[in-house]
Amino acid sequence: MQIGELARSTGVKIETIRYYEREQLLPVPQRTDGNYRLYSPRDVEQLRFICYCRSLDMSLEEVRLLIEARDAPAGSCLTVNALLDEKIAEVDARVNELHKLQDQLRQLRGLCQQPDEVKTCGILMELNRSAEIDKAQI
Amino acid sequence: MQIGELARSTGVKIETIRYYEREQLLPVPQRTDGNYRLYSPRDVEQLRFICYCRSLDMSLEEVRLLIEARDAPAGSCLTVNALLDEKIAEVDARVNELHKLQDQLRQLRGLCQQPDEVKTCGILMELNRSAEIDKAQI
DNA sequence: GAAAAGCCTGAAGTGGCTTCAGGGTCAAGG
DNA sequence: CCTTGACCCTGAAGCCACTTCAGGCTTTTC
Repeated sequence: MQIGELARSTGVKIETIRYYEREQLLPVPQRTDGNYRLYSPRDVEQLRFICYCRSLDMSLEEVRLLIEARDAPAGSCLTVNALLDEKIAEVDARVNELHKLQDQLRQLRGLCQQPDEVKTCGILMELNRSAEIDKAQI
Repeated sequence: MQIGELARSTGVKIETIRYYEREQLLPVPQRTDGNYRLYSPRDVEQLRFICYCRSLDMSLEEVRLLIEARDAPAGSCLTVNALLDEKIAEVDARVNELHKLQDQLRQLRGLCQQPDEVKTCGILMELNRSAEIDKAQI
């Protein structure tokens, strides 16, 4: 299977596949006489594994760790648990941040319902005012 | 006011201040005889404005737009409204994504309560299985 | 007069790719 | 046999928002 077919069958761009190879997330593939990469079904699985981990917001470094853990024949999965716990905490924290951000943005947006002149725009006035307040706080 | 004091009074790193200058978000400051940057209270405000926008998850490009709008003496604030609406939509979408992610991560984490051997770890089994399923779907 | 604190510049590194320039390979059609 | 087009190759640079680094100048303090 050449790189184009692998790309089509996984939805991963060719350039990204080559990038993963450079980053050693995918093994160095065989080559044809014409120097084209040749992939095995094993490689397809590995790439899907990477994709799934990425869809769970793992960094490539974390994916590397998971691959390592998976391939360790009798290692403990403590690392895997720790990694997931950390990731869950990260996502929770980010969600909280974004909720606050939603409130702030909606409140700000409410300050200018009608398109008006900049100098009387509630949003810009508030942006300037908030900068002032930040100053007072420090 | 030298760059160090500006940094201390805003909580922005010196390097970041210089970066904002290169990116033309801050005006080119005056210099002392010894070639040190000299900032005015106006510059402090501008930097705070940038910080506040960044805290609302605006990109530097968006901050640039806001500064432009703010400084246009009689422009309309339609741009500002549009920018905020877009940002709100972005944040909402991201929050939805992260909620789904939270579910997935927690479910995955539930598969391995006790640290065990990798080969029987529910998490790794599930990660491999999910990769398989993705394959079937395409 | 020497050390320490503060400042300067330009370049490179971060992550996770994407894009680009400039090629080589291979099958099908004329 | 030659050309066209699809496919593939490499290495380098670009993206964002910074951060870090190397190497050197200025100012203050003892």
